Amino acid sequence: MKGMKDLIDKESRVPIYLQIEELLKQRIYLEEFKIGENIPSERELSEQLNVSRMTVRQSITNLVNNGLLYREKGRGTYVANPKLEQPLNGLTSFTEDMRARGMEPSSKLINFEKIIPPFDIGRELQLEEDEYVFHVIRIRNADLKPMAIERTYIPVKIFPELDEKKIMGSLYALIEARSHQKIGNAIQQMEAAIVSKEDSKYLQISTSQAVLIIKRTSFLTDGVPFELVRSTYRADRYKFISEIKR
Amino acid sequence: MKGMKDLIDKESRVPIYLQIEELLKQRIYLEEFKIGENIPSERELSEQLNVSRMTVRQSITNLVNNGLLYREKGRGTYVANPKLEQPLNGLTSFTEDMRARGMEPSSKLINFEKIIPPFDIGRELQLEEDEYVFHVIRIRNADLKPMAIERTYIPVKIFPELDEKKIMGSLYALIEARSHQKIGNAIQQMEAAIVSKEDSKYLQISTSQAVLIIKRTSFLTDGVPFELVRSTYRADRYKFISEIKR
DNA sequence: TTGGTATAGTTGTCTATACCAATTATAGAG
DNA sequence: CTCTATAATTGGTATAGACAACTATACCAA
Repeated sequence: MKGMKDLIDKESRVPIYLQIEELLKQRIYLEEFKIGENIPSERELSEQLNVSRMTVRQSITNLVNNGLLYREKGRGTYVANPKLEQPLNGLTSFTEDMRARGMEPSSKLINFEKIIPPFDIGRELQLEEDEYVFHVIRIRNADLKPMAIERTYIPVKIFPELDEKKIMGSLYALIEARSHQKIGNAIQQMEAAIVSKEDSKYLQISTSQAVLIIKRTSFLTDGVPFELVRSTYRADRYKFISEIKR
Repeated sequence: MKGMKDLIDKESRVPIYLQIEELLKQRIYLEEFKIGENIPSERELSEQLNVSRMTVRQSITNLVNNGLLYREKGRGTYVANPKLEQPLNGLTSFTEDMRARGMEPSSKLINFEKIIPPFDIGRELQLEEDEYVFHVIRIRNADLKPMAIERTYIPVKIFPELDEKKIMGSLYALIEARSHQKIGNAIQQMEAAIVSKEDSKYLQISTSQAVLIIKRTSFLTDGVPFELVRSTYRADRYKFISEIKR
């Protein structure tokens, strides 16, 4: 295993622990490290790569948190079994979601207006009584057929200059730049229902069909909510996949 | 702030970094540290508590991962906004879930048998062609009224001595002891549907009502699947809540 | 007022070392 | 051969210190 340390560039602007993560991920993917087998010990890796053990440990900790590895005290660190279906957890946008499912997304803007939100929406967005929100309604298509109808609420104070054009692009980058905050966590609620008469037209399904309703509230890293999306999916076309991590 | 270091017991069997986590969580909860304000810097805390900075860092990193704090390079570490509704993410059992919702859970065993699973179930559990699974059907009540019908599949090889009595207790502890592995992550699929004729009886709802179907596959830390649960919830009583973490 | 610079304080990364706790390998006794 | 005590190996916890990257402020000069 000579020359292993050449794999790490200590002068690089990318942190060593990230380089090590990439290295390990590659070797797992190439099945150099096989499922269920243990990878080299932390001490071994630190010698081979000529970095300190604590740095190797940081890399491994991240991969353990990502579910690629698991540790057993006194035994070693092992490659975990890959999941059959990749969870679509991290995804937030309809576009990403559909692409990951191998379908071509498209959208049609139905409505864009500035309103005082319904009470429950205002409460979830932690707004004052008389605060305005943008209300956006869009039909979301996958492979040109309706998949969902999406109603989005964004506080005006978060992004006052929002308009019909900006809404079509990548909002998140704009919001991050404007608020000097990054997009943080989100909370989702999911329920089943019978489609409403109005939505059945938009979704092009008959009444008395089932729909999956997903309500997602997204937060900036400081915990301020900046978006609430209520999506109504055709149950015959859409299944939601997520992962529970321990 | 004299005597701060007495808050940490270095002789304790519980790691210092966990003690610090508790300390910080308490102070956040008691609003000694207010939302949006920065907590003392890592160096300050390490001096006050008489521990090394890296140990303080480990504690804070965990709280950041849990969403209680967020860091900004060059500025400090801040208290995040608490979420309005606590996600029920970590929960796996119906019992826990209902208790967390303030309802009283109960169950009725409908069926317990050993079968060769349907193809798709066997595939998800990564079984060979002729491998048996236990098949358990239970009605799940909340406050004495039907909430869901739950169909569970457990590979016989994972837990051969499973029987109708053991299924009522805490399976997970038994499985962990028997497999020398801990319970790891899980993958969930969620979809909406119209209730089947059979399930409508169990759930005591009329036909053509909506139900939320949750299919969860659970894995041991080494990635081996050990359980598949297919739950059909009454849409009029149940809403699923989860969190997306970044 | 504007722009630059020095400075102090913050988190981010990294090293080197030490000891603890759990597990496994090994040598030796019977 | 089996059992047992010991040693070696592994991940877990903790320390001390160093430098980098970034932020906020104060101050000075144009």
